[in-house]
Amino acid sequence: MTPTGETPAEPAPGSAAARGQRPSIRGVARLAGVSATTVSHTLNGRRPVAEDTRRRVLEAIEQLGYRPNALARGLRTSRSQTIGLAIPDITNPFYPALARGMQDVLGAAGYEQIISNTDGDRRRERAAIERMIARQVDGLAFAVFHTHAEDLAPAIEAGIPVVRLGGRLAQHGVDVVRSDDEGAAGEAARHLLEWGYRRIGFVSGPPAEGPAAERVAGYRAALAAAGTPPDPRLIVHTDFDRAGGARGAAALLDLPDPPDAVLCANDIMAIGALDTARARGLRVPQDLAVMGFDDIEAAAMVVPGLTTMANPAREIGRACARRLLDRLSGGAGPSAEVVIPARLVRRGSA
Amino acid sequence: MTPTGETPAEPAPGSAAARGQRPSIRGVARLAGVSATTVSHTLNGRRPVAEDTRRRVLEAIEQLGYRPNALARGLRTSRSQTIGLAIPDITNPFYPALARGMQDVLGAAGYEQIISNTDGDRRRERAAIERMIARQVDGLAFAVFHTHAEDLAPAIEAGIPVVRLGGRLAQHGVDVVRSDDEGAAGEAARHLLEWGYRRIGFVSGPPAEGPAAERVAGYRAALAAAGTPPDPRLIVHTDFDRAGGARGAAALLDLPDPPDAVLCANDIMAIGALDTARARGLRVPQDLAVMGFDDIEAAAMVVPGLTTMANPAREIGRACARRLLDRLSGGAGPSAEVVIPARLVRRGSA
DNA sequence: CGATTAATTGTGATCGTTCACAAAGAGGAG
DNA sequence: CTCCTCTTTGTGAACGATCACAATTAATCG
Repeated sequence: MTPTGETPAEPAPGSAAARGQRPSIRGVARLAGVSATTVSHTLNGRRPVAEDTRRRVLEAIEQLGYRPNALARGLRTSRSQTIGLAIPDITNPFYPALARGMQDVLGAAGYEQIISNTDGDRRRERAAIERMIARQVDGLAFAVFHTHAEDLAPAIEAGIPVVRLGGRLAQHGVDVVRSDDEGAAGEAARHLLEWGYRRIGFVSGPPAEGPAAERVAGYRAALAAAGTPPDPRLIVHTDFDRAGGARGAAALLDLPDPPDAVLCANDIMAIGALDTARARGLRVPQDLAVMGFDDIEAAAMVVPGLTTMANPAREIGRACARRLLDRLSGGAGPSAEVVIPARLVRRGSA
Repeated sequence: MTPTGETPAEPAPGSAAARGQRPSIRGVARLAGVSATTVSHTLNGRRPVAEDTRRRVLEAIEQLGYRPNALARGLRTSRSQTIGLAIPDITNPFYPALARGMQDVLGAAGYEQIISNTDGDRRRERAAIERMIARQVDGLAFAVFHTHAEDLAPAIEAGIPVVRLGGRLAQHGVDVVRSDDEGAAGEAARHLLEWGYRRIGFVSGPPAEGPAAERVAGYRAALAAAGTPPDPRLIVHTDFDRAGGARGAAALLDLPDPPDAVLCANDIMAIGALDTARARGLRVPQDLAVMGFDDIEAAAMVVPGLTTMANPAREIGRACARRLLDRLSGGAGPSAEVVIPARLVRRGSA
């Protein structure tokens, strides 16, 4: 294309680019013999440009290796094309899936994503929000358990659309996207009942924390709907980890009339429950069915494979991004709650 | 602090902030009765400010809820305080750990991180680099297998420090940070020899792909160093997944003189090898030892727990970030290669 | 042929910072 | 009292884009 036959991306020797200076829109304008305005409009098509001019401009851009400066553009338009995501820890596999879901949608719309890890520390959460506001993010997704509503106030006052991930809709001006934990627990319980299990226990974490409470509620509701009389001894509270799951399952099995199936508040705990079953020589799923929540990677790896309710993290991310984009384009109505259903993943343990 | 006793974060009614306009540095200057320059310098301390003035300025900032506009600052200084990270897929658990390691270091230095998923697609890799340049990232970390060196050229020409993750040092002006796959494989092999295993097989992926080749080399070297005669039949090539691991292990066990230990190129494959052992009624680790690489979450969950060489993703991220910061502050010398050692994680399978 | 319209492009201010200069005032020395 | 130094602050021009206006030209019409 260029006279010398070099690759188009290569800047002409002696050009601004070759000297390490990035070419600006004015440089392009000069080379193409037009004004900066025209270059701008050729690029973002806000007003018609004559075919002939457009060609000259594009050639100049190519020749100089020009790339519009997103910072300058953002300053002028007060749109950074950036979305902030504040999460406890990207290392927790739920969040990468969430982030990816958001990017699936945001990337197509030309947005980039800034991720901040807060480790669930309130001070760091507030600092993250401050930093994001300073960076003029166009939208903010906030995923935390321990957040206080007023911490989001600065963002709202700054006119930034905010979506909260998880929890109930509680705050004016903040949308919520969450998984249907209650429904998922119900589906899990129904699945066990369908397969003939009659006495179903639930191993939960510390009372009233996070989505676990919803899951307990869904479990209760499903049993009630099936006409099974509720038995409070079938719900035990332990820690949200593998050892906790093992202890919880053991406690249930020690009952005078032990359950033939246990639902655990998450997969890690369910794997703990499998440990207990193995230790006691119980065959899974014949003697005891075990189900978890989330469908972590390990759920497919253990033997037998863990039947579980997949946490639709990626879907949540997509919905969250869509919601933000809607708000940004103005048409989204009052704050709303979007609930994403979970999906049953059948493996060997039930 | 404020006369009316309201919380300091609350903007005064009628102020710019209350009207939805974010206050600018000039607004602060006006309220404090100084020039914008003085406000700027109180904030970033590039020149001394009288104690009295500083107080007035800080009060004005508090009162207006002023936050410096990072876009404007970046435009003026041509520093965005942003680092780009291009990876195949954040959903692969290696990368979140890497990203987190980078943030551990970058966050403290006031940098934010932009993550781009390329899915290993070359077009998307190039597009990601373009976008990052347009955003004026101050540094770029690039983690891909199939990347061609010339794809990084635009970033280098733009004067952006680039660190490549994995691979060998091959390109002028690009640092490399990688895990010591060869050394890790050697350590794994030595560990098995120490525990009395004598005939060690290796289940690798397709020949000459990624870090697996290094791992094979390290395994070979360790055996040679121990005086064990090399046996090409002990190295099999299959796919990088669970089924591949299972097939590879089966192939080795079908040898006339089967190995008493197998090393797999990653944990997923090792879990496949465990499948094979279970299917054949072999006890692990008595009849057959199994080791993997990476220490994925599932490695701790399977039974028996998988002994493995932890892939120091977070450490790699930290080193990568440190390297970038060094380059940004000017003092980093010629391109270099940083090698991070792996760590042996002992569990039940060896 | 002058006037009106449509198509195309340009001018200059502006977004919110920072930075190179320079100025103003206070205090001390000669 | 003048000159110099030191401390403290201000002025005005950038950075690179966009946008409200306005200007220029060619084409069309009565």
